[in-house]
Amino acid sequence: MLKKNKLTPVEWEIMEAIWDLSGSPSVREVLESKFKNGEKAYTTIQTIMNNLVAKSHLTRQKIGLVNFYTPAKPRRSMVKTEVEAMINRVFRGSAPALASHLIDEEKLTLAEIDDIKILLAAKEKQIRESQND
Amino acid sequence: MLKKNKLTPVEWEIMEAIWDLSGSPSVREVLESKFKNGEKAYTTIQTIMNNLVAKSHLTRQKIGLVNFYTPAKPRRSMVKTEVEAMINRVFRGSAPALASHLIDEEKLTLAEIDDIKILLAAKEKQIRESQND
DNA sequence: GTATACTTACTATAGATATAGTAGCACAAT
DNA sequence: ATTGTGCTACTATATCTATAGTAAGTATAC
Repeated sequence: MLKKNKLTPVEWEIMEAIWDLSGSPSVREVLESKFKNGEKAYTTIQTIMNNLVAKSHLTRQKIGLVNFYTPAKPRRSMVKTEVEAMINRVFRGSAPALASHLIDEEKLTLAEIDDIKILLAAKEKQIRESQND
Repeated sequence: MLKKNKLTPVEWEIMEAIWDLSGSPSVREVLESKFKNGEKAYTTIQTIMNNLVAKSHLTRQKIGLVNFYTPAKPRRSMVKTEVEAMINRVFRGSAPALASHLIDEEKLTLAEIDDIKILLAAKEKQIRESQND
């Protein structure tokens, strides 16, 4: 009985494949899309996907012989959970601490900085407007 | 033989305690500082710390009877590794993608946005200056 | 209509994680 | 010197992770 609901690295890999296929793929479709060259065995993918069902990250529907798997939540929402787990674990719960780390420690180009400034300005505007309601 | 060098959640907890104590604490000192109320057994902490030695995240020096543990790397540097692992796993290697997620999805106050803008401006200046050399 | 191919469900295993117990030694206190 | 306390080293165990094999069933192709 699996109880943890955090995704492991391999599970992320599989979930990414499924999100990319953007429907309800079968084991075979996941295999073909990301592991064409036998990086993993069919049954390995199958086991991981069934574990993901057990952890409620996928739902499964059998049509004829074949199981089709649907993500329980959109990627965006799982990413949020993941980022927040990291913020809690590593930045003592502070999102700005992570932001500041990114700016200090990770390589950013001037163009990327500009992009971020635009996003920040938009966010700021949005906050101000919602406060005026 | 432990071979992975990524920190598990519990290992992070212990490392945080050690960094906070900012010297070379013993098992007892870690226990007293973060697990006063018996959340974990003495020998559990001890095992985890010895695993961290095996993974080369701590070094260990025996003085008299007692082992003292020193972080192999500063917190800042381990955080960087961790953040980059997450960027690779979840944001396909793009730091700006994480930045943009933070701005879109995590709650930021106007004051925090201002702080980030100041950091960005400083970073921008620093990049421009290093380009002029 | 039997061999082939594909799928599922179940089982297996090596390694990692989280947690802690026990044996034995050294020191301090009587 | 015996007793208790604290520390280390070693061992133990349940659970999880990553990977994959096998048995058995359905469908397909001659």
